Amino acid sequence: MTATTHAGVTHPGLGLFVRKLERLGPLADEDRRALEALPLRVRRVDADRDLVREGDRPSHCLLLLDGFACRYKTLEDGRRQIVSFHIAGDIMDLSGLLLGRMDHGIAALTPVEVAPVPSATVLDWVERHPGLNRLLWRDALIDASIFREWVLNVGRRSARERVAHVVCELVARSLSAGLVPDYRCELPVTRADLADATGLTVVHANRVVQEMQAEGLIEVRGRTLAVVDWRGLTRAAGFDPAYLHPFAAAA
Amino acid sequence: MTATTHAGVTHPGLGLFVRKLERLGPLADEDRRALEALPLRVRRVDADRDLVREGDRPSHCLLLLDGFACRYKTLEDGRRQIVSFHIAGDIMDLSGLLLGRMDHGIAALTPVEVAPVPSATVLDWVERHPGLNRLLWRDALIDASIFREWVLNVGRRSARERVAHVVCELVARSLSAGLVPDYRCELPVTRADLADATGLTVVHANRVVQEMQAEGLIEVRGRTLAVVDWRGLTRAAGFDPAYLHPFAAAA
DNA sequence: CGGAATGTTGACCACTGTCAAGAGCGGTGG
DNA sequence: CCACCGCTCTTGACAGTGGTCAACATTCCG
Repeated sequence: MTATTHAGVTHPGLGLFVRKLERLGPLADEDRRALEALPLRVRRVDADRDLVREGDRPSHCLLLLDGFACRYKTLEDGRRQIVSFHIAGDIMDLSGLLLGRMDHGIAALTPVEVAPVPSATVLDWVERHPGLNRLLWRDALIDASIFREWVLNVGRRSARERVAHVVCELVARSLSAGLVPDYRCELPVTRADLADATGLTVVHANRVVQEMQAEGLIEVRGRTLAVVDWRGLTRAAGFDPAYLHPFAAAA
Repeated sequence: MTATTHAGVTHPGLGLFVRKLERLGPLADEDRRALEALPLRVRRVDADRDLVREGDRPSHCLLLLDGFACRYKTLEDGRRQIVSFHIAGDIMDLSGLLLGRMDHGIAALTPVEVAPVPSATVLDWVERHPGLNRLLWRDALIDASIFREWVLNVGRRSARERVAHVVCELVARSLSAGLVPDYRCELPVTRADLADATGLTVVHANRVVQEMQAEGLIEVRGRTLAVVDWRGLTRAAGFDPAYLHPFAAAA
């Protein structure tokens, strides 16, 4: 099974999205109702499949209801770079919608549930709901801030710092979204994902992971990574969550 | 002289900004008037000075009227990464405005002229001018697209490709903004800037520049770089302007 | 004219990539 | 339930791109 569609009434993922926006500023009742009125058509997709392909001209954007996804870009010869991770509650391709053409692909890292949000709905949010417009602006600008941090990460940090930083970000975001109970959570990233996110090779990404495991910072569990020593990890990464903006809790 | 302020009526830089937005979609007369009504207070700043500092809580955002600027981030120990370049006609820190806190700095690469746009004005554009809102959304999303390309650039391209790519982008953007007559234009980037934009050291960035000059792709002229062989340069970079979105002319 | 910042070059080094082989794991079918 | 197959992960040996250090040449300005 690659993708099933079934009519849904409401989905906890929608609540995550609403709460995410609420963390960015006050949400009027009327605006909340507009969001909750969204008719959810849930699509399930297996891990490692594309949700959207580079070059697509999407007619809707995707709300990630459950699971993990990433955006990536590739070069002619196959070199691949993950440019961001996404967790439940994220909307993922406003850009494709307003710019017409996807300049990157989106792939599922785990089995995911996504809901397509029609173009018209997004435009309605942005043009007829100033409150939502404002919150979506903030969301998009935070997205951009994260990209900037990634440019820094990949451009100026060592392999070790990069890996640690990517892990820290994912944990901090999951935590602030309320998706996990504490820092000792599991992350569904393979070595290959880690390599593509950090601009390293799989082999070297793995060396770093082994080393950090030996030091007791993280623990490898199959396709999964768990944080063991959060403080140590943030120190190894030079992680400062300020770039995530919504007063990201961390310590 | 570090920064002078003088009341201006109108400035060609404002026209560049308006034309930039027009390239992103139709601009209603009323919206154009709203833009042109902007009371310009021009501020001149020398090369290599900060326009905005990381951590600032800006009360206005900056319209770059003339010259070149960049946004950058730094690590504790001083490692520095340029995350984008800006040319006349760009607005540069919507993010600081809507998010409250600058997660990056902005510096002048050449002597520049900037105009502070008050927070209230930007909010007016975004909340009371749906047409402008739409165009500014596109502009912000293109910004984000460029960041993604930079993550790819720094993460997966070789030193040579990176340098070439950064140069190609700057030329393509200058050209599409009508700032330069053709591809054989001058770019005001020092080796240090190039290094910080590509995640290389000054020494290695310089090696690459020398090599590309020897091959007749570019020409070094003091603090300045000029493109000699555009096609060759785009080939060396693997440059595809699709990520710049507004049907960026190139060939 | 002089001093400082920037650019240039060379020698050497190391972080990360490449290649390759083997181990572990999970899924599938007999 | 077991055997097999394919993927991902691991590890080691070796290579190379790009970093470091250091000296010297320029250019830019005051």
